[in-house]
Amino acid sequence: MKNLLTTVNVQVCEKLFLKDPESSELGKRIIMGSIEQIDKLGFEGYNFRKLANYIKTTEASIYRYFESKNKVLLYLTSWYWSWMEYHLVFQITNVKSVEERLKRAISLMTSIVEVDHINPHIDEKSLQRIVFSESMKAYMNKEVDQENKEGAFKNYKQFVGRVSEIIQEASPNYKYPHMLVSTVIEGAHLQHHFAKHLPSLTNITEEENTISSFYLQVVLNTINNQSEA
Amino acid sequence: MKNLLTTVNVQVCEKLFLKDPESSELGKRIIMGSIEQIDKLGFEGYNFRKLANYIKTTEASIYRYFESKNKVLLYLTSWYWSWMEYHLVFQITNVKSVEERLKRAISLMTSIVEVDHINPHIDEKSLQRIVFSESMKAYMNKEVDQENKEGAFKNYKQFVGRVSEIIQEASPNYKYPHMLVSTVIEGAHLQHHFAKHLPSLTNITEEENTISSFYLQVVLNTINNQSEA
DNA sequence: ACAAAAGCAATAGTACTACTATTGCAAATT
DNA sequence: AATTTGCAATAGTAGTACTATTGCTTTTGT
Repeated sequence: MKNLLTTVNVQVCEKLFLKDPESSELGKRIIMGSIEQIDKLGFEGYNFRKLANYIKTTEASIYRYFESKNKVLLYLTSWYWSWMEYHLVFQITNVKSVEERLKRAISLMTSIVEVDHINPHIDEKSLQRIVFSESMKAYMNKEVDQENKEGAFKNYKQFVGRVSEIIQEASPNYKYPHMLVSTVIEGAHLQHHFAKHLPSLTNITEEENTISSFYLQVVLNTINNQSEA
Repeated sequence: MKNLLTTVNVQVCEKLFLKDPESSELGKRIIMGSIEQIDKLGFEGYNFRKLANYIKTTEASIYRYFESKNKVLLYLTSWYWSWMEYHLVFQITNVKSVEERLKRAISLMTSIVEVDHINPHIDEKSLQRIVFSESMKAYMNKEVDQENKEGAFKNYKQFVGRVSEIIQEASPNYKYPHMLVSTVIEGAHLQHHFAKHLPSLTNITEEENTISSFYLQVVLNTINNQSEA
């Protein structure tokens, strides 16, 4: 397993881009600039003209790398989930207690990330804000089936699958591990958003990590006590 | 309470429209046509030109009623939550057992609606599909604070508040009722979407009401067993 | 070493979407 | 009967997503 850690790297499906943005300077500027602009303007406010101006290139050059701005969002979210899986594997390796592994996974899914600079052109905190606020737009649309065929959600599904395995190990009879994991992930994203903009839909208190505590309690009680279904 | 039932009607904040669509034939056609078009084309594919053509009027006439297509979405979701509150009140009135009231509320939040035609120009099943798939786009954007000030989410917050009160009654010490309710609502919407398009993120089985059973179990175990937080 | 080929970004566009300014007509009011 | 008010229709503009073509630079084969 340890060997994996050094070799596993962030891998994004090739169908999401026309030319790999990791393969050139301009490509990296497109990624870095897109993260900054989407974070600042929102996905609706972000477009290739503003981006081109921002990173001092042209729209047409950007279209050499990405077919559309939607593909950029899919690329960024895939990158995020690949990076998250890397962290998950790293954090649970050599931890024998399944409860502890589960707690770490929930914490990872529900907390604000710590920055590490695996790739210097990616600001992980900005990227996480984008995933929290914009990623659902990547699959809540009429193109979802086509995008799914092209592997756009492979990394996300793989991450959900890994956490589901931990749940299955912790509670072998539990019937809905994938539903529980996707509920926690998307719920946590939403709660972070509500905490900022619609606080009456949450119960955020003074204490740190309210969201993590909440979901930790939800998961542990749900899988350990299936009598009331 | 019974008296409320006959008088409470679907009430949408006046700031969401320029002219009340209930006040004229054209207004009702705008609502009916918007529901059909958004359901069919998705919110991105929906626009006022197609709508105008569809309901045999002009774009400019539609702009007399709604400032933008975003406001139409806000209007429709507000209408939905107002209508849902009406149903909630109706279903829990005179039910003494708090467990039973909570079960009915969870069922209401997580199931496909039964059609009733309170307003003949609104197809509730289509509207629910829209709320499931598109409503999050109404608050996951940079205008959320402004829209919130204008009361765009009042009906939603009020519905969440009502269900939270039931939870508080069922479990007076539980600390996160609003988080739990918004998690269930948005989670259920997402699971319905995943069931259709990304089934590997769910565990939908042959049995009916998997989603309702799942969230019922989550809620009951979470509020009755707070030891593990 | 040098010509051919391939890959790159820049320019200049098109098609379409969201939204607005203005006008003419009809109903209501005085 | 004249004036006001409210309605929808016409004809636009600004801005967004995306494309076709060109010219320059780097790589490749002999």
